[in-house]
Amino acid sequence: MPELPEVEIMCRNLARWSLGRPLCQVDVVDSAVDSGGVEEWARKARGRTVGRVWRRGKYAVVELADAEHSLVLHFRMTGKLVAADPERRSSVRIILRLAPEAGRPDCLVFDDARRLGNAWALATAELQDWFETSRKLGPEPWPVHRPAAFWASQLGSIRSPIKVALMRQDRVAGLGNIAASEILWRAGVSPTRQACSLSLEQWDRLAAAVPAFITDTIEREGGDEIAYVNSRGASSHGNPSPFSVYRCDGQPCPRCRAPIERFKQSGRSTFWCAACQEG
DNA sequence: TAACTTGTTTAAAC
DNA sequence: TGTTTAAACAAGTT
Repeated sequence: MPELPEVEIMCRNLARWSLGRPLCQVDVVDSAVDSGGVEEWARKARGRTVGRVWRRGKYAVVELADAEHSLVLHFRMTGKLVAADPERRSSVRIILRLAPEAGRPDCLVFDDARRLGNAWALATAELQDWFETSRKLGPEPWPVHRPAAFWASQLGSIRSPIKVALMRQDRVAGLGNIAASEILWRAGVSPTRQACSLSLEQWDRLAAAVPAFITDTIEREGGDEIAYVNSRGASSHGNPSPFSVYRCDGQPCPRCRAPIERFKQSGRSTFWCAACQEG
């Protein structure tokens, strides 16, 4: 499930693989991925050089050095951007073919098993406004450090549980269901607490937990292909779960050994330790 | 087979 | 009006 850390990794990989290289062809294999302008952009992209690659919330942006429009990707549940042979992938949606270069892959694939992801081609100059106005994204929680006052200001008026508030993309962009549970566990705050009821000390711990979680996750999952968690809670590379509470229900809390519990909030699974996350 | 998975959008409720 | 919740949706896995 690509949340902020995974999208950050994909952007870094994409830059590492493609920055400064001309595109020799772009194939929109599945036209349903196109939420606006992508097929036309693909026709014009031939010969253009990949410029800046950056992230906003859970979106990835690919700029071209000498084109007015950029490619914007959203991965939803199963989307990912990988360096791979498209023939060996079962659910290819877009292929970026680069001019061959020694030491770097020629093919970058937007692979998306459940085909829920989206792509847009948009004027680069209007992207910031598009994210803010059209996609209604709040400010970034990372890498700039956000103090307790920021969190209190963005979320402190919300009456929903803090777990639900953390996932509000219009208040803070990029945190999803996994991040929300993990951050609250690190901060020692109960997911059931109303966001508007948190103490200054709790906002402070939350402010510290967010960059800690994001940085740790990027370090742990960084690599050529994102080590997505599968349904068993173990990563796709066969490693044990990289998370402290997410999908760890029934297992002992890494901090206090009490069993991790699971329940639903707004239709989403929440994982937490009732013993050491204060209500 | 039905339940579960996610972020987003839309509709309904508060 | 603004806020919050619920349902629907995509489609594949368990």
